[in-house]
Amino acid sequence: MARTPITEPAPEVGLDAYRRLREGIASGHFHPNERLVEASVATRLGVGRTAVRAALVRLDQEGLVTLEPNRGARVRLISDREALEIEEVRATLEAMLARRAASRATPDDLRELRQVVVEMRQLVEKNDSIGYSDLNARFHQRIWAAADHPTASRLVGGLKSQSIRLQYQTILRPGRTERSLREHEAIFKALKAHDPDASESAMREHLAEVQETLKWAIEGQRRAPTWLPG
Amino acid sequence: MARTPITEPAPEVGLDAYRRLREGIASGHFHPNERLVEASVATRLGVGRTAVRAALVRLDQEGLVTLEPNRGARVRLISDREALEIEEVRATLEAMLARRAASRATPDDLRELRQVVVEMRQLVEKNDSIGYSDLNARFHQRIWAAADHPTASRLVGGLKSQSIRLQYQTILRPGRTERSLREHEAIFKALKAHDPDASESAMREHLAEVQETLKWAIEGQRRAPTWLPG
DNA sequence: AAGCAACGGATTGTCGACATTATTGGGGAT
DNA sequence: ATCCCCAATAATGTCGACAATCCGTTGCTT
Repeated sequence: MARTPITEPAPEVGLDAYRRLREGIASGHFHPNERLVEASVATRLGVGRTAVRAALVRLDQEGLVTLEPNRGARVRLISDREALEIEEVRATLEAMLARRAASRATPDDLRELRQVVVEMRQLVEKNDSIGYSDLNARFHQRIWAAADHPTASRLVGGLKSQSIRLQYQTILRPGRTERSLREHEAIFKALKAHDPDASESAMREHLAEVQETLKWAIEGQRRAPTWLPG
Repeated sequence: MARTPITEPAPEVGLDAYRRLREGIASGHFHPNERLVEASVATRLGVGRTAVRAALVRLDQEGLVTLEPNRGARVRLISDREALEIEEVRATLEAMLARRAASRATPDDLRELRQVVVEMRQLVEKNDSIGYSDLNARFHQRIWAAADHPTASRLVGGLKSQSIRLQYQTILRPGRTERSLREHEAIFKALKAHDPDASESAMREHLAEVQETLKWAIEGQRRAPTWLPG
């Protein structure tokens, strides 16, 4: 049976504006709570206001911006509580995906995952947290692909894009990357053994750690808040 | 702490058209694969084409409609496989919500749930499957509310709207309602005892049964297909 | 000085017109 | 009879203009 390709969240019409605006938000180019004036965004992106409107509606439905009648769009600010909720849901779904992936992972999947782990180890030795973060995303995405479950993958992908802003702060915890590496190794080992129970619980433990780190980061920023430009 | 209200999927701008079109699709007024011509829908709903476009973009992002460039919108046909995937994700998330609800359910929540179960029992005796289905929705929604987890509730709600078309066929299985009633009673009992493990596993078992019934229904319609106009 | 009302700029919401693109149907050539 | 090309039609995509709304400001009143 051919593996179903991971479907994008079906952006077909306002495609260009949608993608670029989304990227701009995810990359932090637009700050949380920043107003997104249709005309400005349109000229900046070099498209018409119509396309921007369509993109904003999409992003609103997706949860990356809030759209209020007659009051325009703002980059949505994810509250601390919501960030934790997102991480919790992500953990639940990814645990399910890991279980499925255990029985379905192809040799190609395992090869790729091993490769990612190897590279991770190198980056940890070099203290390259940014690169590690990229590999982390690749690792998880490969598991989604192996699980062959487009519906769950789509949902998890959407959640990830919402919480991406906080992602960077969680790496800064001392000793986090080393620990994270060990967790990824454990997940890989369980997948390689095609052991559903072990894979699910390894993933669950990993994401529980991520949740803990996120709580730590939130506490930290509460003590030393970086003020938002108004 | 005040319980967070269950947020709608944030329809603020194309609100009226979006809701009515959504309702029309969910209620089966528009059939799967049916083309949704903007002008026709606009006149039928008594709104402008602009509002319809916004609504279609929303529904596309939500998964109820597919939108292809220059080729318009169609009511999205959920494949059998996808229906099962949706049910699987729903089971995962609702199990998580049930666990949370176990420790957070207020006396009000429990009173309402008991009331629903009582009414369910009466309807089963009267063989009122339609009414039972409504109560079923009420039961689950009350658990989502008790879990106080807006993020997960929103996702589950979105999934439900996608698979609503198949909902009706699953009730028709002989003896299903009686069994379903017992499962709901088990869930209620576990919640009342504030037992997270028992609540989660009761919910998990219940939804595993629903999945089985769905498979049965799919097999059934494969043997006696109702042909789609179009 | 404080409160209030009207005003003006800025931005969103909506409509109509037109360009662009798919689709359908017919006619002619092989 | 079949295939291919081209016109006709229908529907979507985009733009511009105008109306409706919001928000900050100014000036008046008490």
